[in-house]
Amino acid sequence: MNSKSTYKTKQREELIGYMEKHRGVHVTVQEICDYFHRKGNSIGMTTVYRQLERMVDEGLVNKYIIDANTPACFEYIADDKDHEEHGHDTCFHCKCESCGKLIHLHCDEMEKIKSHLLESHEFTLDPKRTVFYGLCKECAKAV
Amino acid sequence: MNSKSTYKTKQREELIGYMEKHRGVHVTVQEICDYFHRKGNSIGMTTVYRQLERMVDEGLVNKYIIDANTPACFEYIADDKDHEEHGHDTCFHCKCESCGKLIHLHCDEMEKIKSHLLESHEFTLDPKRTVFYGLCKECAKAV
DNA sequence: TTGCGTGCAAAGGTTTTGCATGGCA
DNA sequence: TGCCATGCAAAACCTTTGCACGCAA
Repeated sequence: MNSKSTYKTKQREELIGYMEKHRGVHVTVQEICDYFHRKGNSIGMTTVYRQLERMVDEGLVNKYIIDANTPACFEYIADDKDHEEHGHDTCFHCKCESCGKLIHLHCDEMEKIKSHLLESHEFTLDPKRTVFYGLCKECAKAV
Repeated sequence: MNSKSTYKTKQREELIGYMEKHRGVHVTVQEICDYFHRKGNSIGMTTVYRQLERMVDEGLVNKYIIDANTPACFEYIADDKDHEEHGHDTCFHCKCESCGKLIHLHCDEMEKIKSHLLESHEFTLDPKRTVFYGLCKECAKAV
């Protein structure tokens, strides 16, 4: 999206490498830092936050905001075959109100919802920011 | 929903009164506390959080989570004429990420989404607690 | 009297900022 | 060299928890 001029630093390169390798997976800043710490070449959490924010602006990465005390998760989406085939709008999240579990789903239905909202309600849906609340399979049974 | 036995305390009564009076408006915990502080009868922030959480469980109030560093906002929904006329599963909200406007919608599509999530993903959607994020008509034009 | 509600203070969690240092171009 | 990136520490922010006290039933 925005074309901020950026340097190619070691951290940025490794971060992009990590995100590419974890395509389709939702990772948190903490998980990223832990990984590089175990590998021996640590990256500061601040840097990860700032680089990911930049990548979101650049359209390389999606950010999912869950909750106040739940870490946001990030997903690499650039040059994604699934995303290209179906568009970027097939991914969405369901959060269980009971057990707190977050469920990641890919489904073409989300595109239908988006189309419907646009055509019938003139609202441009941003699926990556939208979380469906309800009950997961297990908790629904328990009730 | 849940039938937690609760006491009728002064704080709870006043809080419910405040929420009823602000039907259709989205208020934050801070705003509520400030209001009562100005009025002279302060209510602790902790109490407001806990009572609102309870009201959400009871289905009296909706909670909207916006962002990590943005306070959640709450809305009174009990005995809502709109909700009664259309049933509880056709009502949903869209929030504009740009101007912050909240749009109330009634549409049978929400019931289809609910059915789809249940049948295809075994997730029991709670439409009352779900907010669609995106861009309203005006802000979409501006971009 | 019993047990839940209240509210202060403190902690818990994520995210951002200040600032000195380091590295890219 | 000039400027941006880095990363530590600390702050900022919302929210939750511990605990003693108070109040409803």
